[in-house]
Amino acid sequence: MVDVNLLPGDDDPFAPIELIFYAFRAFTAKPDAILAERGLARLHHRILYFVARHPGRRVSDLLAILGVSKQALHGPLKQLVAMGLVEVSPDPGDGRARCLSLSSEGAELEARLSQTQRELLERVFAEQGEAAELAWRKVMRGLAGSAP
Amino acid sequence: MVDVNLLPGDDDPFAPIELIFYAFRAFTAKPDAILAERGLARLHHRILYFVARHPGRRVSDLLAILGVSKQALHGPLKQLVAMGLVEVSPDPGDGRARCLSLSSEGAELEARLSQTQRELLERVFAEQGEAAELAWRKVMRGLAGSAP
DNA sequence: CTGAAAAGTCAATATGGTTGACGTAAATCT
DNA sequence: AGATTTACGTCAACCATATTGACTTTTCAG
Repeated sequence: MVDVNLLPGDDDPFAPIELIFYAFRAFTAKPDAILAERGLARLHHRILYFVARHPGRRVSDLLAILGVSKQALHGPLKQLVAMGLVEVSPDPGDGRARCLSLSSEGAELEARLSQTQRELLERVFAEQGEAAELAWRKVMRGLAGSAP
Repeated sequence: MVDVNLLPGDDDPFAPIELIFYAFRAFTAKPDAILAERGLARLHHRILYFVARHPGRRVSDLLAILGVSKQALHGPLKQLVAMGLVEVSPDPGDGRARCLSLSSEGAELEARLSQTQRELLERVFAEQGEAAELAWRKVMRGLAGSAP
């Protein structure tokens, strides 16, 4: 657990920088732990997450959105396929392309991972109220929109 | 630049998970680029940031808050000291401990790095209003408070 | 004086990423 | 039809960053 005394207060102009760091850590901690039990890492999570949200998309789409080299993707993706979590099928329109989808076990694991994150968010949103949730989203969208 | 069409909308219950990911990326991109020019990485940034905010703290404090092994810290810290960005002085009370502080050049670099992050935040806060800023902080503190 | 603590350092190792080169199958162009 | 391009897979070399383990020096505390 983080030493709360080292967290910045509302009056601290530097605070948001630390807040983002700690929030991100808190947010990834539980899924990381679940993944680690099966020898998986954060990239596996991102693959599962992307495939869950965009079933039927191609490997190249995954590559583009993850921003890694195909060699870096290859290992983890192969692993997930070998584990039966991700399924690969040729694109009916273009035989070169491979379309990705989750098996039922893959969907189950993905749901477990995302669930822990949604629970954390829901708890905080419930504490702070719906207006805070909407404001938070707006700010986060503003930040995300200037992503490189 | 991230494909904005792949960013989630306000109606998307999964959205916050992606928002955090992209916001974090956007947030670290510029400092990372500045650091890369001098052959430095994110850990150097965290060191500079911590030392800037907690001048005079010991190496062990830095170790504890960064959550890395002392061997992992050793290289980057040594580098920063060699570059004249971080200064080391023995603790007046305990001769074993080394206290860390920034040189003026170190403070300058740290300010530049943090500045880009504050600018990004200020821009978004200015767009969304002060109420949104306060709400955002509350939510982020809620998340950060459950950090492991 | 002895033992414990703070810090520095070397070494071996693991992981996760990179780029480069190459192969294969399928689509597309001329 | 034949040539070129695209999508994907894979091997290899490499590099950065982290780990654990072991050891040393200095200094504090009993």
